[in-house]
Amino acid sequence: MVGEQRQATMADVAREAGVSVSTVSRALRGVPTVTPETRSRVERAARDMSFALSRSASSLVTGKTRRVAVLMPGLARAPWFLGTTLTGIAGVLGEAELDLLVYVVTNKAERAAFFDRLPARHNADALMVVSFILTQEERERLDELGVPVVFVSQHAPGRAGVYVDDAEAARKGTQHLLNLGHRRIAHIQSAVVESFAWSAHDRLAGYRQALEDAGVPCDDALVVRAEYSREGLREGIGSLLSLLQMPTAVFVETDEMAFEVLSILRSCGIEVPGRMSVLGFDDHSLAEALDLSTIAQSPRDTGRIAAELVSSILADPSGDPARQVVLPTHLIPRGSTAPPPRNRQAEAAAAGRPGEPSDVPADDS
Amino acid sequence: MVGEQRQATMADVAREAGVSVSTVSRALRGVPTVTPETRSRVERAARDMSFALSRSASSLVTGKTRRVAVLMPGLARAPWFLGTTLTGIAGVLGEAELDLLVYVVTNKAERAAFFDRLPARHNADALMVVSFILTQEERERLDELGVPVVFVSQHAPGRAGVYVDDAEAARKGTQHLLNLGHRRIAHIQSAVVESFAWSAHDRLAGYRQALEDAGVPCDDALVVRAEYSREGLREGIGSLLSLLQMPTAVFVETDEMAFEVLSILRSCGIEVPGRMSVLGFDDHSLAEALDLSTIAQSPRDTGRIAAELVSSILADPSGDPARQVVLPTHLIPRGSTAPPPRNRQAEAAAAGRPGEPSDVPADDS
DNA sequence: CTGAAAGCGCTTACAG
DNA sequence: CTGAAAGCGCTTACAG
Repeated sequence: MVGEQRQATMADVAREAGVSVSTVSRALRGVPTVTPETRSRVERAARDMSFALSRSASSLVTGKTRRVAVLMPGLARAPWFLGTTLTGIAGVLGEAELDLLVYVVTNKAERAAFFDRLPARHNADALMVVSFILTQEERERLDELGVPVVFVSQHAPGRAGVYVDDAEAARKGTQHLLNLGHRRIAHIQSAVVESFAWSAHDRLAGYRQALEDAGVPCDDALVVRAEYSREGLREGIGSLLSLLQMPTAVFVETDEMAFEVLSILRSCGIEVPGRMSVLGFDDHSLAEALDLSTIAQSPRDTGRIAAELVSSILADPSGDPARQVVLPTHLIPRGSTAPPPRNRQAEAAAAGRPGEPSDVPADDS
Repeated sequence: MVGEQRQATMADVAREAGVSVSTVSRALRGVPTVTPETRSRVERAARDMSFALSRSASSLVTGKTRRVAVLMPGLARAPWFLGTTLTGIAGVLGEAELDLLVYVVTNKAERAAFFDRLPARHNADALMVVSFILTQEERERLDELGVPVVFVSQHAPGRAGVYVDDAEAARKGTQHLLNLGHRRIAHIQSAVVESFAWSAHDRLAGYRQALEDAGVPCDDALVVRAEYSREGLREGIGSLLSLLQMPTAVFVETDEMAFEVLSILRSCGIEVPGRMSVLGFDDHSLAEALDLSTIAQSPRDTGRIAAELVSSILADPSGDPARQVVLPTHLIPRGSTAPPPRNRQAEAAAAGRPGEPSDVPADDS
């Protein structure tokens, strides 16, 4: 049986120290008007009785909870990314002695419930929204919270946020592939499930931009949406491998997906980078081990800086309510990208085929 | 500017619905004595004013917070495992409408601070401790919390917990390697940093047990502690590759470490499983892609079941305070384990060398 | 510098 | 079935 003895209250400490509860409260919070002797007497009594402040009670009067809520999609979908972000957040909040309340939402029903009940209300001094594309209504609903909201790993116009420029990062990555000499460059992104979305949209835009800038026609058949699973990716790759003109490189939305792509390509005898270059996004902790070229971002820094933003907003609510921080990304070239095989390149040049081979109707006769 | 209008209180709702606050409280909590008409009038008023209950206020009187605290090491060290566990926990708590408070502790100082201040006190109705080996004092300190503590992914004698039998799992894995014909089997575990530890101890014990049962002498030179980093593992592997009698198989404490091991071995031309079999532990989401043989456990289930245990203890505190659930593990044979190369095996048999070659003193002359 | 008193927003006996 | 009142453990003006 656990010792369920009553927790000491301020009244107990006050009695022990021979002062009033007001004085205990002031002494423990470090209010400067308290005499050093009184303070130390109170502190000793508090320690002796292993007194712990009831946050419920102080919250009730101050209106502050000293808690920050974090809303995030199921970690299962991108454990490394979200887990690392969360670690960054937790470190900073811990230092600021702010508690961390986590709301994980994995499907449409949970999502609706969250925005309907708004459980964070009265329960947190700020909300951090990680990797969530919100609808207009959802965003407005969050305003009713009456607490600052900071967007993490996403850009919400006019709202405080910390994120990377996904479009620019994807553009740089695609440019790397172009610079290597690739012209048929595919893009694999995760199919959006249950109205969740990561940075798929911006990364696709950056990819398109790079091709356009280089005067390379965008072939829609080269853009594949795959389910976030091994089988989903196998299907996606299948569609690329059955094109009339196969790509020589593929830019994958995330490293975790790219790892699967590497594995699938190799399992069917397509050498990487010999026959196909693969470029990821994230610089996942395993990217080096798998020799995956990628575009690096630091979710840990993203989380850390977002949490610092939160704690600065809390400390000084008069500041700009829509501060935005854009974090850098950079290309990390490794062994999974290389120039395209010469023969294919020559062959493509010789054939001089215009794009869109998938538009050619099949002849049944 | 965010609309900072005052949040509606029960008094506001009471006025609007033309009843007393007591009635509002009862209606909203579903106390059966309330008339259906009264209830619906109150509910409508609450909805119209988008009333949200202040948990601080109700906690203060009920003594319950409707929050569960989770203590875990930095996710950075094992993001997949801890992230997946957390997802399992979050799902169940969310359904039970319990909030999830996360305390991440990444170093000795934070650890000391956590146990010194015990911030979860007065702040949560239960504590879940994930993958943490506690000292005697720390465990006793947790008893002062006065709330149920459930240990997740670890076995604490006499305490409630959900975990796998690591020793038995490791024994099975090692037996698999023995069954393939391996006799020189190495084990790589993570060096314990800052007094954190996972299941390193039990897995090592299981490995030793299997060898002993098979009558294969345990060679301490085959047990390597490596830092949890690529460079640390490279060093650890280096020590194995420079032994007089190289191992033909290696059992690695976790899949994430095993991925690095695969990569390092291949980078130095040692084929897996041709010259070296590699066995992991976890069945990480990428293990299939990397064709890694491993011992599967389900951190998601562990988290889920632990959270169910917590919510059942909260619902009925009269139950056994030390309920334990042992979850199953199973070997998943994949392409990274195979019988040892025949020549080596024969060579070793012919030489008939006793173990401990590392004990032979170097001759300086 | 310290204390007495009011009050934060709820829940819960206690009456009626 | 509903209301008035007390009280949960703090903080904060207000006196002194």
